[in-house]
Amino acid sequence: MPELPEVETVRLSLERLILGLPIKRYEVMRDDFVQHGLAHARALNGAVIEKVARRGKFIALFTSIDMILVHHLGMSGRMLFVDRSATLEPHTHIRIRFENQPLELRQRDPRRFGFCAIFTAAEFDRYTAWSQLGPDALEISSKRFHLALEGRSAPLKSLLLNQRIVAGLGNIYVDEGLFRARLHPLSPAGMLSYDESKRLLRHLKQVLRESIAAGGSTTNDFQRLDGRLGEFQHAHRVYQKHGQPCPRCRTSIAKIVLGGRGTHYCPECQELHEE
DNA sequence: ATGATTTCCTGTAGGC
DNA sequence: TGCCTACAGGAAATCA
Repeated sequence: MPELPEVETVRLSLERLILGLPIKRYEVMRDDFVQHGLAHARALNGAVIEKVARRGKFIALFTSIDMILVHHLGMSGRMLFVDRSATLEPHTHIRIRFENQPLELRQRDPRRFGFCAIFTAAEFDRYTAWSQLGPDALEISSKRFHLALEGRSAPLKSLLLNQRIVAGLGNIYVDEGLFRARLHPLSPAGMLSYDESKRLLRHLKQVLRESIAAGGSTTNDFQRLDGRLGEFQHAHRVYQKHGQPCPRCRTSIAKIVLGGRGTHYCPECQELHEE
């Protein structure tokens, strides 16, 4: 499940591989995978990729014409940069071919929770999924972070997963960050002191940075553009480690369901804030 | 406005 | 061993 570190891993590769390349053909293999702007696809010929941006888990490719490409990897999404003649794997929904370039960019997504979208600049300005995103988890200040949690009664984990509060965190890194900060996922978010929210943000940013350095986590599907897997799954301390001993105190890691998400934590190290 | 719940989708882990 | 069910979850929609 691509979260901020996996998406950033993809962004870094895209920047290295397709920046400056003119699009030769934007091929849609499955129309309903295009969330917006299907009709713009043909207008992309000749557009040069000028900027590869990321906000939260969204990637935006800004081009030399009045067109912006948005990609989201959802749960099982993968971007691959492979030879045009390479076997077309199942669930490949988008192929982007470039001028004078034997490799093409493909987006695969068996579960189709991901999508792509094509916007003019004016349309992009009205794209609320992007504009209403909170600050990126790596960028947000501790002051603003604390303000976002203040007065909220929802479980800490639920707010951290809310992309309008802070963008980029998903199930893996919320569980890992809460464990490192020794905070309970069910604690009401508003009960954190400033010191606690500062500590939490510091650990969240730290685990995100470590994962980016490791090329992200491959739990099921994630691949890098060249097909390599991420390495950070080996450094997970609680995510999907239920029943195993806590690396800090040896207590058995617990698993509960919170908002439909598997939630892993140490019942000993991560104390619940009482009302 | 907030918080909780449901929906989408398919590969596969795990149980019998 | 092999089949079948249940589970995995990001984000938008829906409901209280």
